[in-house]
Amino acid sequence: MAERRYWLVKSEPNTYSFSDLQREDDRTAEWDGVRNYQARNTMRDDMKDGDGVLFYHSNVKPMAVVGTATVVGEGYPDDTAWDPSSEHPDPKSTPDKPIWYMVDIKAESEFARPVTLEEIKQTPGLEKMALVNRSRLSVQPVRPEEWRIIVDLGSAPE
DNA sequence: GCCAACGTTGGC
DNA sequence: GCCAACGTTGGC
Repeated sequence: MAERRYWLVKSEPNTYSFSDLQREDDRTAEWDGVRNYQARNTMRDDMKDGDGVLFYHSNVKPMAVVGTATVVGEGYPDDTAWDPSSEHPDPKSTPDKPIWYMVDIKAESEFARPVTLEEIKQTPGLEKMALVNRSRLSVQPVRPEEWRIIVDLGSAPE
């Protein structure tokens, strides 16, 4: 059994929120529609069954990590790419030669309180996070110690 | 709503 | 293969 790794995914809650994920059948959804190569590589190659995922709400107040999720299975082709009616169609991607990949994620637990971007920026040990430095990457790695700090903050009543 | 940062596209 | 133009993300 490989060592458990950790990730962070971003979503605009107006489009898809952590509550939406919690309401899914089996609290699980396909993380589709990602059209960035680095994020694609992460989902295709690196995310493994059972890995931990921080769920971040972008573009809203408060911008914050709001809960945790778990990777279910491994990366597989994003079939919304060749669906012309999907949100992010890409005619260059086909079932024979898929370009884009996705994973399934399952809602784990909602934080007792959101861990805001502002707080993350101020917390020692989190200054190297991609969330702070590479703000546009929508699927990104999280170091084990960063995971621990954020989950602790989210669990604490304050 | 603005706009800086940054990833992608396409002409050369 | 460079790089200017373009489009998108996402914090403010």
